[in-house]
Amino acid sequence: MAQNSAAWVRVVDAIDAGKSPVGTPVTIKGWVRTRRDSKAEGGLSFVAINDGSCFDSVQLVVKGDLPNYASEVAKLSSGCAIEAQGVIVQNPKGGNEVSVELSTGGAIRVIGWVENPDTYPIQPKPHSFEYLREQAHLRVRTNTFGAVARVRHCLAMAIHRFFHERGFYYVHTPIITANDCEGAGQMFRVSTLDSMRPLPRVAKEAQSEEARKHCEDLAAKPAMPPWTYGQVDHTGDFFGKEAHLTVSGQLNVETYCMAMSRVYTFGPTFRAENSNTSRHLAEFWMIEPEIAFADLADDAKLAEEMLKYLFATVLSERADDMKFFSERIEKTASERLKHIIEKPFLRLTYTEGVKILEEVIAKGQKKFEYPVKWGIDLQSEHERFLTEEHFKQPVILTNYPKQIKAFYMRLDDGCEPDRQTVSAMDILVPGIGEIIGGSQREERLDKLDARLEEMKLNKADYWWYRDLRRYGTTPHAGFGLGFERLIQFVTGMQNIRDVIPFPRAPKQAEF
RNA sequence: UCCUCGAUAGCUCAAUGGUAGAGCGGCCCGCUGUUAACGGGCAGGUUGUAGGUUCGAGUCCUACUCGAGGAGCCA
Repeated sequence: MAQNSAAWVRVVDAIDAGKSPVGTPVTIKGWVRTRRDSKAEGGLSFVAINDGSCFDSVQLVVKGDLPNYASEVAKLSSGCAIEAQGVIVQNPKGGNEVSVELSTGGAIRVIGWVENPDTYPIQPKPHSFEYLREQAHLRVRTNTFGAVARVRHCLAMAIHRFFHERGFYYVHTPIITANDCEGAGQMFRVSTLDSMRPLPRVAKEAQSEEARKHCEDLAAKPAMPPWTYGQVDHTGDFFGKEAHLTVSGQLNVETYCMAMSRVYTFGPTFRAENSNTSRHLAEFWMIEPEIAFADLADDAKLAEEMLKYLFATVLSERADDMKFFSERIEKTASERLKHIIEKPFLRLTYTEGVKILEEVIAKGQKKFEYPVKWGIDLQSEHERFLTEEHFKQPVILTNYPKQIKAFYMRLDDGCEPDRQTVSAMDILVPGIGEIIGGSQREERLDKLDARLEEMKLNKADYWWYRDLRRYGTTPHAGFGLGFERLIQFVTGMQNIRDVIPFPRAPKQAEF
């Protein structure tokens, strides 16, 4: 058999009896997971090799008659990159499992050795996620992170497919923004000014009152050199004004929605908040669809259909990885997704949610650290109670008080004067809390302007956003889905830093 | 940023203020068509950093750095 010309097959195809029946000559390339030796039959080694194409590794059965058996095969350790040529065989005891047998005529070639097996960071034993986070360049070689990477890919593809099949257009909204109007949240500055030299300062009389006060406070500190005084002049900066990394593509994607009807963005988003939690990143990916001629109910329906589509896809396409997550990470991972797909999401207004919380508190069934009162935002503990304990399923909370929501959310019609609400929704899921936040947008210019004024925002800064309401405005709605939170929910991974290849968080940008 | 806890061998963790240990991993030997392999042996340490208390500090005190869980902010 001309094994030297055997086709290179990925492990996923090598272990698939339909594609590689017993007797098929194959070439396998990948990285060694484990090696076990036997002295039987004059030397025999079992080498598990993985190439990331699926969860499972394929076992090479390497016989002692290979010319480099003693010199190389017997010295293989975890992490070595190798190429092997052999024939698919049935495992004697292994049920449906197959191996690739390498004996006379077969070959094994070491492509890359591990220079010191004792200090190779990924040892064939359980490692803590905290430790692996410090080895982010190597951690994808483990079962868990390989599985996360494949699920992440599967979900990303499924998101594009879901929207594409429904006539949505994928819009690339900008990463850099010079709008100072994307809403609350600390932003990262983008600048070409030379921070090693004194930065240019604007004239004192040209400074805003807020900036002047801030600078005076700074200059009052004893160690402050005088040239640091005053507001920075960005007219000489790359964009001629202050620029930042985007915190949301929503405002931009609304413009495309007002011409293409159904659009979505899927891209990186940045928050400079000093958040140190298992649910926050400084750089994360967000999916933001926007639909025209639509209201909040349409928005909620879209979000529910999307989540169910994604869960069904990952269960069928990544059954191998989901089996692993259910066995080793979160016992209910697969069952929970199946359960969610079958039942309609519960819809509940904020007002009804508050009522339920007040009732359980009054009956003494549940104690919370923070008080519940109509008009104040729900705390994590309240949201978690509703979705995890009270309903035990995903909940869509809608129609929040306007004072706790963003300016662009549509004011509900027919509210009591002291209980005005907006057409906002949060989708809460067990274990994660808020996974989606969305709203119907305010399409009426007079109402939008009134909100801008109420929130002391500068109308001029929003000139192009307001233009959308002046030229052919329509009801429209959209939401934001945190991609990493979605992956957390699907896999059961506890920390968001373990579902993105190279997490960015305060004091964390090593890789 | 706030609260709580933590940092000791390659990894996970022990060690009353008094000579730093174990398991796993690594290497060597034995056994075995093995698959979380098994049995025996060997190597491996400036106890996160900088100070302080003490005859003596892994242990007590102070500051800092980094990490974890929770909170806030949110996706």
